[in-house]
Amino acid sequence: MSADATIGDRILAAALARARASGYDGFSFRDIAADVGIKSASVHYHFPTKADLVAAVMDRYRTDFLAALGDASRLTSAEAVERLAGLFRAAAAHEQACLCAALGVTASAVPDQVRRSVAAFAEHLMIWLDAANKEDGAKFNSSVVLALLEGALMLSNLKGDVGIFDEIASSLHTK
Amino acid sequence: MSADATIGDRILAAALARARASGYDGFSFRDIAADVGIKSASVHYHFPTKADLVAAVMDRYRTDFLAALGDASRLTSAEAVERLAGLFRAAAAHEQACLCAALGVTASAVPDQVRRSVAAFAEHLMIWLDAANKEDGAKFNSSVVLALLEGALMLSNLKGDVGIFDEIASSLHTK
DNA sequence: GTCTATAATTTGATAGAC
DNA sequence: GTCTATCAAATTATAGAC
Repeated sequence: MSADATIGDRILAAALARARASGYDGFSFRDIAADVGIKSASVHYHFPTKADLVAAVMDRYRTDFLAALGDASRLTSAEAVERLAGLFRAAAAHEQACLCAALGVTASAVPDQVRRSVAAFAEHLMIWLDAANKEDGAKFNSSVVLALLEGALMLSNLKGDVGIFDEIASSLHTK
Repeated sequence: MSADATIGDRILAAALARARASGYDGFSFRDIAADVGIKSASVHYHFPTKADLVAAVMDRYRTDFLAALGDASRLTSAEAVERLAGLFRAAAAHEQACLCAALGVTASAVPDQVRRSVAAFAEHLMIWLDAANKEDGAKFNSSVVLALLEGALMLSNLKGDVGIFDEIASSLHTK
């Protein structure tokens, strides 16, 4: 986030950090307002409801995540897995959850708008993996890779030890 | 839960269902009270604070889960993985989250008492897996198995399709 | 042990001034 | 676009009657 990010951007960034740490019900409009340095009524001006806000956060998270992954078709299967695992490892190193997991574990309890956005993230990540997978034969199952990384990040953060993530993720090398 | 379960048992059962569906911040003492048919002040009589209640729920979840798994030393590695996967699949079939994941993704945001109880669940499950693993050589890494099942359950519930769980879990057969 | 009542705070959301 | 002010409801938790 650049220094002259718009207020909308700064709200999304604050909400992202809060939602990753605490889930859908774990933060308030006033929390976000305080983080950004405005009042909660101003947050409502940009995002009328909490469902609007969190769905927008998830949409941006997906876009940014896919941008960081880059073009899958230029990668081998092993390189794609390696790159995806790298992004998850960075989260583990900062003891941050994946937003997909933070919202996805309570999928039945969040507004439909949010649930659809979370499901789209998982869907797009598997599409990205499959795009790389086509190039050199079906070396792995994309849903298996994603499940392993989501589980590894959760357990790593729970224990507070990125070594747990590394131990689990290393199994991806010998699949 | 039997028909003549104590009030404490019924509170724990209601809180378990709520916490699995919505996470730590997604339910209230009044929700639990309404589920059980009492008043919120009575819930506080049995469990003074929310941290007390949720930690007790997690402790019982661990105990019940390990009881359902049974004696690990009588199982081969493959049988142990199969049995553990079966319990996770039952949750997926009912679109229920694992309480470990529901509370673990927000590990940094729950009271320490709760976080420790959640971490103990993961720890004991890996110990159980390792107990079976000793009998016939190190066939698998217990943290890899647990991470895969936690991720598979989350993604399966997110999509609302137990077939997702089965697809991911089938990778455990050919490890 | 369960209740009524309530305290003290927080929640998502809105009205209207500037 | 941001603010003050406010609403109606919900939150965790406690005091005290029964």
